Amino acid sequence: MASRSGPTLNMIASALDVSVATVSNALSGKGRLSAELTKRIRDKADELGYTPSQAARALRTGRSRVLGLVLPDIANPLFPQIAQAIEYAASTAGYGILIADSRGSVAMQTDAINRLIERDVDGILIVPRLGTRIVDVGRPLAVIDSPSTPNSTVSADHWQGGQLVMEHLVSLGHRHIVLIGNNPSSNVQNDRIGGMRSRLPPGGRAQVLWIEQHEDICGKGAPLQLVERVNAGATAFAAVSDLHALRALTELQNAGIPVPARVSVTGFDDLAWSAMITPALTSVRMDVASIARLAIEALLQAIESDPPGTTGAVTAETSSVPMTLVVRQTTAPPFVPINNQNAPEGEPA
Amino acid sequence: MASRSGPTLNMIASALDVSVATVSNALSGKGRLSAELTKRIRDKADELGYTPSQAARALRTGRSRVLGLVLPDIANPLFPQIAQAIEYAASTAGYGILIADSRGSVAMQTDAINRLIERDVDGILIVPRLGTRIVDVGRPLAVIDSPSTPNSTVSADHWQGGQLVMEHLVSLGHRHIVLIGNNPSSNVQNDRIGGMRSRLPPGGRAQVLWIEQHEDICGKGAPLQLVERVNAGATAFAAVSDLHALRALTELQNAGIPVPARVSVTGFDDLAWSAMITPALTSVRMDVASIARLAIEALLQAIESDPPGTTGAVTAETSSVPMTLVVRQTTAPPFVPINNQNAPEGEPA
DNA sequence: CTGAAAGCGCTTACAG
DNA sequence: CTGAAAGCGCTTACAG
Repeated sequence: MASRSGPTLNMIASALDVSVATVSNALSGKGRLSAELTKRIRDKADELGYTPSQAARALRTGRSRVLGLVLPDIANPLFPQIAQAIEYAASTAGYGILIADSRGSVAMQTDAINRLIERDVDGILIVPRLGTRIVDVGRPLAVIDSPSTPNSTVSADHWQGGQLVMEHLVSLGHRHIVLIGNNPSSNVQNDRIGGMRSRLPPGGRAQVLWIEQHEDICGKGAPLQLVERVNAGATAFAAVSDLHALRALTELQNAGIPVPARVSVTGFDDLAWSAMITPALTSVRMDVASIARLAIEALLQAIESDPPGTTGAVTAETSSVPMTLVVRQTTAPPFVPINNQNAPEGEPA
Repeated sequence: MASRSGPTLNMIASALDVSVATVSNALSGKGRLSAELTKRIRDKADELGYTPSQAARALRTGRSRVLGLVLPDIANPLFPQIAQAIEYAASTAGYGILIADSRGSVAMQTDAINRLIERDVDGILIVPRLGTRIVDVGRPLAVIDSPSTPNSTVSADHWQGGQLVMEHLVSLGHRHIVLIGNNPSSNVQNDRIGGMRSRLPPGGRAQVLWIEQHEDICGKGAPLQLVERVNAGATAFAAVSDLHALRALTELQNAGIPVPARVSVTGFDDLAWSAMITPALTSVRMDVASIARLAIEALLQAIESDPPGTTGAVTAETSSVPMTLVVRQTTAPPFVPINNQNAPEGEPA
């Protein structure tokens, strides 16, 4: 009953009058066969367009060669980048990616994980919901978040990214900077803000403006009252995300404050539209390809070292990947006494 | 070798001294067993935390209960919404979603499809790349694009969405409108533009501004020269995507043209940040949940009617789902003689 | 109403 | 160097 569409090992075997075991070995390169037979078998397999049955292989080996990817509220526009990079890294390694969305709540995150496990994934990649600590899912696990997250496996070095931003703003001459975030309990945001602060020169001011706290990253709502900040002397707005930067930018422009002539705006994550708007946003990019590759590597290692059927341990080593600054606004603050427009080295105070 | 982590039918069977066949029947409700035995078996299964082996089931039945989702260049921010809705609809129906990204080229789209087929997906959902016509992938297929796309299965009614936008602008008193798109060969964009045009009253002007054509939806590049259009009398900019609307909005603001006091800007797709910027964007939303549900339904029907192993036919019936207008800018054009601010019914010309 | 048996397609010791 | 055989966990006729 219920036969497959494609040819099977059996069909190759009988076409060549050899055993299935021999065909299997030839294709996998495991038993040592004569080079001649191996070639004949491989040619026949190609000719027939043989594809191994994942189901049979999985049943036999106890491994599905499928990984689960659990993402938090998908409203976060970073999702596509990560999903794309993970899918690429996984398929390069011969694995498929089953997605599961944990939108809404921590409970749904648990559901998502369970759904994946029921589908026999070999391991799970997760970008955890805020404040969640994923401990043991009974399967090898890789956590992608921030270096500050307990048992994180891989992440961007958000702190260092923050340093890049502040160094850049300071080199332009900015000394009074408003940092914008929306969630004081997000490790990612705190790392970015911490990094920025750590590079503020003596005498500089950097106050954090926490916009209203929403579960999802894009809080709608009351204006941020940025004009007051400008009047108070702020010359730069450094947001922890391009989303917040966009919100700040449009609000400033709407209030008639020219950007970047009067104030600069920077963000994080270099989202799809960041280069496209006017003015384009200076931003900091994570190396999603490397993060994905490292996450997959760590996960596969955990999978391959644990015998199937074992309750896999959480992978232990944490690595953090440097971020890159993408400069698109290079205007110096207008009222700081500096000599030239382009990034003076000195400290004009 | 390579046993599973969880309990098997066999373990339940021997714990209860019945046969595996009986356990299988009890759990699936297929053979008719005594209510009493059925209950005992189910309780035992729950107690042991039984999860069926997908691999074994797939091998036996010839169905993996996994669907593939192929997405075009993921730079399109609509992706998360769709992926989320599809994943939800699929998991409700007991299916998993394996993702494959066709970023870059048509060749990669083919690769993506092949990767999914090699993983034995039961069917494929695809948002095709521009200009691609997916004909036969040897597996049931559902195409999500525009009603104008040949063999589309489900899509939003982009034409009707365009009508909503134009009706709204016209009701506010706008008569000179610039339509913004970036790809004249996109069915989606053409439908939206066609719909908008179809509702332009006699005497109204609606010229299309095609911004430079990129594979990906967010073309960076030269300014759009919108100020000239404003000087020429345009009072509204209606883009085929929030992305283009954002680009227009920031460019106008940057040029010192107040939005929406002087001109209005509308988009499409109601992206995450559309409500958050200043001013918020009037937009048109697709009902992704319904689209996903219909796509999954059509696909599952095709899967269930074709015996496994058959080259599944492309599903035939096309349905299109109405879009919804989300009004966020209600300012009438300043120099059109109208009586009140809020959407006069007459035609002030 | 319940069970014995075959078989889905593969891989892996093991024997020849 | 190659093959016969067992078995992964399930489902489905079929027999009792």
